[in-house]
Amino acid sequence: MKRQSDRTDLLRGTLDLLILRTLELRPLHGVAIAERIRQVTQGTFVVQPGSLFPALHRLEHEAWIAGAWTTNAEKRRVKSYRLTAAGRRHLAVQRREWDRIVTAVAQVLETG
Amino acid sequence: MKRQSDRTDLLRGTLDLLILRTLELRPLHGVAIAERIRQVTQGTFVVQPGSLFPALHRLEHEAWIAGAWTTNAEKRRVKSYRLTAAGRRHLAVQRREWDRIVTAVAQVLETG
DNA sequence: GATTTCAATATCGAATGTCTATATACACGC
DNA sequence: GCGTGTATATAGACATTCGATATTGAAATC
Repeated sequence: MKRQSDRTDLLRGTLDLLILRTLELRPLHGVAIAERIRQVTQGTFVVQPGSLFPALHRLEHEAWIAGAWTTNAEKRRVKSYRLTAAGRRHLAVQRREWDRIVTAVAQVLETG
Repeated sequence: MKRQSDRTDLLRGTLDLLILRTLELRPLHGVAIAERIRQVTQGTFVVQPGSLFPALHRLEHEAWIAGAWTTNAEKRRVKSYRLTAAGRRHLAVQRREWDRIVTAVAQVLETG
């Protein structure tokens, strides 16, 4: 994942969370997932193909998402991913974990 | 950095931010920095030596912190680190970046 | 029906950061 | 001087992300 106009990698590992959450709303194919993340974050997160596809394969391998070849509106061959039941449970775990992290960082930033 | 009872690395790269912020309050030596982070986050962040020292060297190399050998209360030889002026500026940047990330993730998690 | 075009998917190598585990340095008590 | 305990340091392994490039397949054009 890449963040607009920044290179110092303050963040890593949230990509899975973002993808799972995006698929929770509705099934999408790879490029559409990245596009939606870019739009929703107003360009803060720009997921590169080199990050996106390895992540999708990883999540599929963990059986948190399931991919199926289909065609999009333009009749192009795309691999549509949907969240599995296990993925939904994992998303809940990741959400809690993220909240925990944000809280902990806030404690460090604000305590003193 | 390691998070209590979790292995899935939802986060990476915030260690610098946490260290800089901790040193903003007052100079501390390595182990004391880790100890304070552990306490303030109530055990959520446990910084291992193998993460801590490479991070300190990295930050020192960037001239964001400056280390000086001294002795602690128990007369032990410790390397005390303080935040430099450049480090203070960098901390401000990192803080804004962190806020930006938290906002962006929240947008993904809550938009739908 | 061959070729071009284009978006979607896929892969590769490099760089980085963190982990576990182990090693070194030094002060103190004995 | 030898063990003990704490602080600092290092080594090797591993995972994730990036930039760049390759592959695939359908449609369009000729």
